[in-house]
Amino acid sequence: MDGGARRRGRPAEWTAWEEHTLAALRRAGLRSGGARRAVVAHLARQECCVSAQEIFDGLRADGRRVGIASVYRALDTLGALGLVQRLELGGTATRYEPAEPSGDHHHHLVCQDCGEVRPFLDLRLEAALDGAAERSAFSVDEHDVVLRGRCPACTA
Amino acid sequence: MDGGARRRGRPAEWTAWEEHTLAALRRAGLRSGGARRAVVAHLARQECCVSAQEIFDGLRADGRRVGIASVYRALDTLGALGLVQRLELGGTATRYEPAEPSGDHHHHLVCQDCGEVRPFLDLRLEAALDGAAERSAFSVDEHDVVLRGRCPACTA
DNA sequence: GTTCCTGCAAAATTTTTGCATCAGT
DNA sequence: ACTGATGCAAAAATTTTGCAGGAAC
Repeated sequence: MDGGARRRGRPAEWTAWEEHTLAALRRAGLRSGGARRAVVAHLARQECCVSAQEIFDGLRADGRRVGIASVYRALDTLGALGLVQRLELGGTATRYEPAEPSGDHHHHLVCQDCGEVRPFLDLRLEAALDGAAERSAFSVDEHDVVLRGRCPACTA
Repeated sequence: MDGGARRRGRPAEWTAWEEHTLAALRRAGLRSGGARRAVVAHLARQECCVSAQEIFDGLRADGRRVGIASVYRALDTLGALGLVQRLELGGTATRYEPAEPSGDHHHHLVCQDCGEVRPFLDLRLEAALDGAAERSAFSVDEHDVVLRGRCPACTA
């Protein structure tokens, strides 16, 4: 779904992510020809998270002949380099989204009725997460938060 | 992986959960013979979350002849009644743990090296989560938090 | 006795791996 | 050219479904 045309977001940052990502790949000595580049370009166009299958379908719809295995491999590589974030939102499949290097950090609201996923940002929550990380015995370098409930449309 | 049986916990509350759960099942008009009861008993013995496969293996190891389908069905039923919580911690499989009716609400630290999962509790974090839920457009009734990093052993 | 539950087996999904071929550097 | 990336197909892993027999009430 989505035709890509929902342009409420911040294309500038998204494009910045794409450039940053391609540069990081090159720096890591990885080639970014065909599939990998296509996955990066597709992720850069998304507003929020997508599943591997959605990326695959999207690329096919664009006429790009990729294998789903390449999509998974690209996501794996990007994840290992910290360029994409894996999300387990409770649906059937894992979802992925660009990891912003420059603090466009956000979390997710998931509607239990219609499955809609909406990103949100909350500074007080970030502060509390940092505090909890600090007080824990672990050395924490990532966190995920998922709030589940009903979206405005489904509440009505 | 994990080899399981860390026994630091609070058996009293866990047993309370088992009784509460069996009572709730009966109240819902559900029979709790063989498999379902065995799954409840096994969950009650765990300190933290386990996967369906781990429950299955554990029951088999105890000589109980269950089918894995019954494990999934039991977990599904218990989840629908709010008696267990589903967790997506980023591993390969979904994990499940008893949902405490009386506020033993906690979140999880996951070690990215050894895979250890440790529960933690943080009241300031809970308050921040409630605040974020309040300010969101959704009507939120659940939340999950996962902090990822390195456990003390793996940091050394 | 009726109804729901269970175990087994098979199907459906999601993700990974093997391999010959192709493309980027 | 060399090396790694890709597409396809098959395999592996996880979860769901169908069904006949069995157990709970």
